[in-house]
Amino acid sequence: MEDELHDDGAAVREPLDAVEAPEPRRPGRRRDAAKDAAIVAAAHQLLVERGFDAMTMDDVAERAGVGKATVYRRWTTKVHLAVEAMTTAIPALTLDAVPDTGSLRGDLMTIPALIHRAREDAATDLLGPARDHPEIADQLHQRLARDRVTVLRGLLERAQVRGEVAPDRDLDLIAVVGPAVIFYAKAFSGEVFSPELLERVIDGVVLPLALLRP
Amino acid sequence: MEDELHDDGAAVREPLDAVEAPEPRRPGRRRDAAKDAAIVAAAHQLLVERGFDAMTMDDVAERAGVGKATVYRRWTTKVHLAVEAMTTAIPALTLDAVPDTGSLRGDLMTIPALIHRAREDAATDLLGPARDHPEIADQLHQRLARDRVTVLRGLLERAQVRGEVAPDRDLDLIAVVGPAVIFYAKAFSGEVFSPELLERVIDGVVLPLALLRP
Amino acid sequence: MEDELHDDGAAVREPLDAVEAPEPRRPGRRRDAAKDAAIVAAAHQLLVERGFDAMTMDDVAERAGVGKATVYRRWTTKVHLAVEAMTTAIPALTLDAVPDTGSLRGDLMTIPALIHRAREDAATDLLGPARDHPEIADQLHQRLARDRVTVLRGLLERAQVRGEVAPDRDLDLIAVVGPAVIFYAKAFSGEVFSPELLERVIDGVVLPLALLRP
Amino acid sequence: MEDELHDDGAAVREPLDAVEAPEPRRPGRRRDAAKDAAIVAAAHQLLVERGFDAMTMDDVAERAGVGKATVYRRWTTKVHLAVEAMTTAIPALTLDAVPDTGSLRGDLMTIPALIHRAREDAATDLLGPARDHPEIADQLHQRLARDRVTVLRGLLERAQVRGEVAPDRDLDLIAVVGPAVIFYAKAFSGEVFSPELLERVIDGVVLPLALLRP
DNA sequence: TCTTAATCGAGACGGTACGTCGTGTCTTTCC
DNA sequence: GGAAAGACACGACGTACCGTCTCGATTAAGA
Repeated sequence: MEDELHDDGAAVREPLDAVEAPEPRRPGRRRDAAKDAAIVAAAHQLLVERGFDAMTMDDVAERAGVGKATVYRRWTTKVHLAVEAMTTAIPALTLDAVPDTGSLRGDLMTIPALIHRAREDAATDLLGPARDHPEIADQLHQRLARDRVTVLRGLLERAQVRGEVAPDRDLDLIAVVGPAVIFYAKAFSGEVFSPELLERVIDGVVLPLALLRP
Repeated sequence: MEDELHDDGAAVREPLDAVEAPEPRRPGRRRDAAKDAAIVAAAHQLLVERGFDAMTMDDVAERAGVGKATVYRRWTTKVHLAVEAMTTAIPALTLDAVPDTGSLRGDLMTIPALIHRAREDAATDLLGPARDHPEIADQLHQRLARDRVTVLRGLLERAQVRGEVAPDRDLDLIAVVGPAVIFYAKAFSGEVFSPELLERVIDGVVLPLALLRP
Repeated sequence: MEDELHDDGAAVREPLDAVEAPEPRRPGRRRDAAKDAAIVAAAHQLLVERGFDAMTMDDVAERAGVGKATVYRRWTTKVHLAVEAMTTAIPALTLDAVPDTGSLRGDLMTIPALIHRAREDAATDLLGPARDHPEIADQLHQRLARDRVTVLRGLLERAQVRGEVAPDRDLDLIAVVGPAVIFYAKAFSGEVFSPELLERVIDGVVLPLALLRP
Repeated sequence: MEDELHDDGAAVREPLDAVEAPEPRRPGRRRDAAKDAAIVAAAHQLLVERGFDAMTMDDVAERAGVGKATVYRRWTTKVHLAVEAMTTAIPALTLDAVPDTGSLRGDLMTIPALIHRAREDAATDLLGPARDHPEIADQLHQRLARDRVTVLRGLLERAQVRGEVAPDRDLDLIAVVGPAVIFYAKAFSGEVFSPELLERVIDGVVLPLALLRP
C-alpha cells in the first residue's frame, strides 16, 4: 500500500499468475528489512516524544543504530519518513476489525479502542509539510481519515440492511461527520478524545441523522 | 485583541480620560506603524504562496522592505508572526455581519462570502508549530474556529426564538458540525470549499439536526 | 595580498590620493576582524596537529568559538581556509629581514631561523587539493617558494655588487637550487631540515655555483 | 617489488623447478590477474584526469568493470591503490637503460624521454596522504625520487672514472640537485618539464658542480 | 540647540539541521 | 572461495534558516 513511497529497491514484481517467471533477482546485498523497522520505530518514538520539528534525522539514525545514508536510501526526505512512521504506527482499519454488535449504536461505541491519541497529534504536524508532496499527503489522508470514514460507512450500510438506517440517507456525508467533529475539537480547542465526547457525537449527531424517524 | 502577542513597545497606554496623566512618553524615535502593516502583508503573501515552512524571515523582511530586527522587535518568533498574519487576514466574524434573512437556511447560505479559502490552507500549517505556544494556538483557534462557531450558534438561537429550531437541541454541538465537516474535507482530501459542499452540509446535516421534525 | 582569496566584504577601496572620497561604507554590521584571526589560528593549530584531511570545518568553527557560517562567509572552501592558515602562519619574508653579515656565506647561514618546519609538512598536503583552484595554488606558491627564492636572489645580488659573485652567473637558477634541494629531501626521504643539511647545501652547491673561481 | 603492498593472496609461490611439490593450492577460485591490471589502469586514468581527492573508489571499480570488494581485496586503502597506480605507471629506471654517450653532458641530455609528466602531477597529491603510511611513502619515494637519483649518481661515477668529474666531489648531493630543481619548479610554479629547463639545469648547475675546473 | 534614547536597514553572527557523498566493510547470489 | 552488485556504519561537507547582535543613520523628546 505504501509501495509508492517506500522504494523497496526490488524489480517490479511479477504478477502472481506468472508462475514460471524465475524471479530474476538482481545481485547485491538486499536491503535489510529489520533496518526498515528499526528506523520507522525510532522515527515514531521521536515524533511522539518531541514532535516533527524537533525530530532530527541524525537522532533517528542513531536511535535506530543505523547510518544516515541508510535512512535516506529508503526515504528521500524527513517528511517522507515521518509520514511513513505515523501511518505505520496507526494500524490499517478495516470493517472486519469492528465486531458486529447487532445495533448501530453498539457498533459505534466500540470505536474508542481503535484510536491512538498521541500519534494523531504528531500527524497533524505533517499536514502542512506534506502539502508539497501530494503522494505523501495522500498516504497521510488515507490512514488518518479515509480508512476510518470507510469503516464507518460500512457500519452504516450494515445497519441499513438491518433496517435500522433509513434507505434515503447520504451515508457518505454521515460517515464523515463523526471523525470531523472529533478532529475539529482536538485541533481547535485541544479537547482530547474521550468516550464522553464520542458518546455526545454519536447520540447528538450520527444517530439522529442516520436512524429512521420514530 | 492581539496585544499579548504583538508587543507594542510603548508604555501601557493610559485611558483616554486620564487627562492629568502627563504621558510619560520615552524619548527616541517612535515605531512606524506602516512597518507593521508592511510586515504582516509580506508574511501573509509568503504564507499563501509557499506555506509556513518555506516562508523565511529574511524573505519577509526583504519583501516588506524592512530589516530583520524590525520584524523581531514586533514579533518574537516566526510562529507569532505567521499567526498574526493569518488571523489578521481573516476578518473577525460577528453575528451582526450576517444578514437576518428570516429563515435558518437562508442565513446559513450567506456564509460562503465570509470564507477566504487560500488563507485557511496556510493556517493548517500552523496547527503543529503553534502547539508549543498555547497563547498563540489560542489566537489561531479563536479566528479560525471559535468565532465561526459562535456566529453559527447565534444563528441557531435566532432560529430557535423564531420557532424554527426545536427547543431541546444541543446547539453547541450542532454549531460545530458544519465547520468541522468542511475543515475535515479540506484537510484530508484536499476538497476545496465550494457552495455545493456547503449546501450539502446544510441540507444533509445542519438542518436535519436542528429543525423541528415534521 | 590575499585580497583575492579573502573576500573582504568591503567596497573597492579608494586610491590613497583620492582625499575627498568620503569612503562610502556600506551599511550593516562589519565583519569582526577578531573572528578572522580566531578562525585562522584554529585552522592552523588543527592543520599542524592533525594534517589537512583530519582537520574538520566543524572543529575549526568550534575551536574558534564561531559558527560554521562565519567560517564559510570568509572562505568558500576548506582548501581556501587551509591555504590561508598556512600562508598566514608563515610570515612574509623580505630581504630587509636578513641581516647583512658582509659575506654571502654569512648571510645564507642566518636562514634557519626563518624556517618553520611543522607548517611546511602541512603545506605539502595542500599542493594537491589546491591544484584545482589556481588562485589558491598561487598564494601557496608565493609564500612557500617564491618569497624565499626572491630573498635569496637579493642576497646573491648584494654579493654580486660586493664583488663576491661572478657577474655572469644565472642568479635566478642559483637562487632556486637551495630551497629545491631542501624541499626535495624532506618530501622524498623525510629528511628533516637541519643546520647540517643547510650547510652542506650552501658549501656544496650554492657557493661553488655563485662565487668567483679562485 | 610491490609485494609488501600488493597482497598476493596466494600461497608463497614454489620455485618453478620444485616439480615434486604437490602444490598445496587452497581451494576456491583463483584471483584473476587481469583484474589487477584493469584496476590499476582505471585508477591511473582517474588519478591523471582528476587528481587524488576527486578520484573515487566507486569510480575506479566501475571503470575497471569490477566490484568494490575486488579492489579492496587487493589494496587495503585508496592511498595504497593510488601509490601502486602511480608507481606502476612510472617504469623503474635503471642505469642500464641510459645509453653511454661518452660524455656526462650527452648522458644527461638523454633523460627527457624517461620522464612522464602527467603522472608526476598526480603523484604530488600523494605526498600528504602517504605520510601516515610509512611503507607507502617509501614506495612512492623510491620510484619518484630515489630511482632517479641513483641513476644520476651512476652517471656521475661513470664520468668520474672517465676523468670528467673531479674526484673530490659530493656526488650524492650533485645527483639530487637536478631532480630537486625540476620538481620544485613544477610543484611551486606549475612550470612544466621541458627540454629547455633540463638544459638550463644541466649547464647551469650540474655540470659546473661536477666537472673539473678548467 | 544639543543631548539622549529609541527605531531603522543592512547584514554579521552562533547554533544547528539538512541532505549528499566518500571510505572501507559486509552480505547476497552466482560461478 | 572469488566475483559483481550494492547495502551498510560512520562521519565530513557545504547550505540554509532562526533569532540575536552590531553598525551608522535617522528621528523625536527633553534640557
